Amino acid sequence: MNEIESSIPQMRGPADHNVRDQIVEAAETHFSHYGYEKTTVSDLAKAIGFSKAYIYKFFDSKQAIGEAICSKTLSAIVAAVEEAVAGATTPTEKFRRMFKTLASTGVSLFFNDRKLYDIAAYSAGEGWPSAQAYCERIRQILTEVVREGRESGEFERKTPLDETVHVIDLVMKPYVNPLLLQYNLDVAEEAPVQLSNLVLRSLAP
Amino acid sequence: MNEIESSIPQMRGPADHNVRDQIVEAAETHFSHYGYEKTTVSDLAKAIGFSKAYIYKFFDSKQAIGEAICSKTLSAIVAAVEEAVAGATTPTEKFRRMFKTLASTGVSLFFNDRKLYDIAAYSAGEGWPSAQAYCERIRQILTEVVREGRESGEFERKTPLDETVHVIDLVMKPYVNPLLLQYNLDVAEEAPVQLSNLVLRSLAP
DNA sequence: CAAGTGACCAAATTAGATTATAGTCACAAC
DNA sequence: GTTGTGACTATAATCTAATTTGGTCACTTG
Repeated sequence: MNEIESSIPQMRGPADHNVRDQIVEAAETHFSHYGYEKTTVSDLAKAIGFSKAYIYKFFDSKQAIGEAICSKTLSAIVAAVEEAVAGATTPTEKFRRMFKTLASTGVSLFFNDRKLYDIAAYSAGEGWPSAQAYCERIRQILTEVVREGRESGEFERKTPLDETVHVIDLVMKPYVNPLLLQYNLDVAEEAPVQLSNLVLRSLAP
Repeated sequence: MNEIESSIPQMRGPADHNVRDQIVEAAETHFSHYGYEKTTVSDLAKAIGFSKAYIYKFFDSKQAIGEAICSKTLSAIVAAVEEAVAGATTPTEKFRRMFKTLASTGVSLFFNDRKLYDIAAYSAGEGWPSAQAYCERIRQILTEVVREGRESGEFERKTPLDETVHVIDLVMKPYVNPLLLQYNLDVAEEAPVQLSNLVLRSLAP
């Protein structure tokens, strides 16, 4: 399970420090139990047996801790997607699984870890780096799948790659972005299948 | 400009009554100036020179008035779409204009009549009949365009009509539904063009 | 110098008391 | 029967004071 340590969200002190990990760990359990807003920085401090002030030696703000947790949460989705893509042989199948996994993992997060989902949705709404990095990573994976499909002759090559990826990104957006996904829960299981068909038809050479 | 008098949202008294129209008129100006929440039923009563109680002879609730205004607002979008579709010759062009008009009218509502937009968004979020009827009407128009395209041989005919319409509906949803549109404002002008291309490619016979 | 904290402040949040509002009803005027 | 209302209630919105909370900093301790 690889983290999104991307873009180094505001943090202080040594990057690898036992206490930093303790904070993140405590934050993960507290946030998922009581939610981001209901847990105070003092709660986290108490949980690891330090003073509140010490927390701020490692994180710039409470939001920075939130972003760290958000990154962890979203990187779990990314990991699931990467696994799904790796488990498929053809680019067509990779795309199908990518889209389906993306949506179903998101839905599952919504129902099984609502509090963490809410952080992700808020993060996406506020344009936090953690959410941006996530979207960017999804786009990278998509780009790789499309490129592979082009190279294997499965997908058309006339349209510029960026353009193709961008429009597919638009199609997937309502199921990728946690802020939007919550409004599409009713179709989130079936839509990826149908939309994959549509996209793949448009991708035919 | 044809109203969506559909599904008869909760109302009382004679359907066509001068006072009813006065209420709707007052509500339209008040809601668009001060917003739905900030205007009270008493405000509307005062505006038309009757008592608050009399309002309830014509509408079941404040929400019913809100739905009436929402229907009017959304039917303006429908009218714009119908006009755009009527102004095009080929089904392909009809679809392009339909999608583009839908999005740009919605965006324009957001920026020029924010208070009314908010009612529409709220309506969509709560699943009010006014918003449902709107979505249903859009789907009808889309169905007609697709059917015409199939009959003229411009679009493929293998896939069941319902299925095709449903998946295109999914693609347009983020720009049709006011609740979702507000999160897609940044791409709402360009996306319809690109997504139309994608949809039309997938619709090729 | 590295690890750690209590005391402090401004801004946000809560809780509780108060007011405003949606909605009803019995009743009057015509 | 139709048109219309003032008086009423329960609930939701709003205001205010008191409390919490995010965040900083000077200061120990080893």
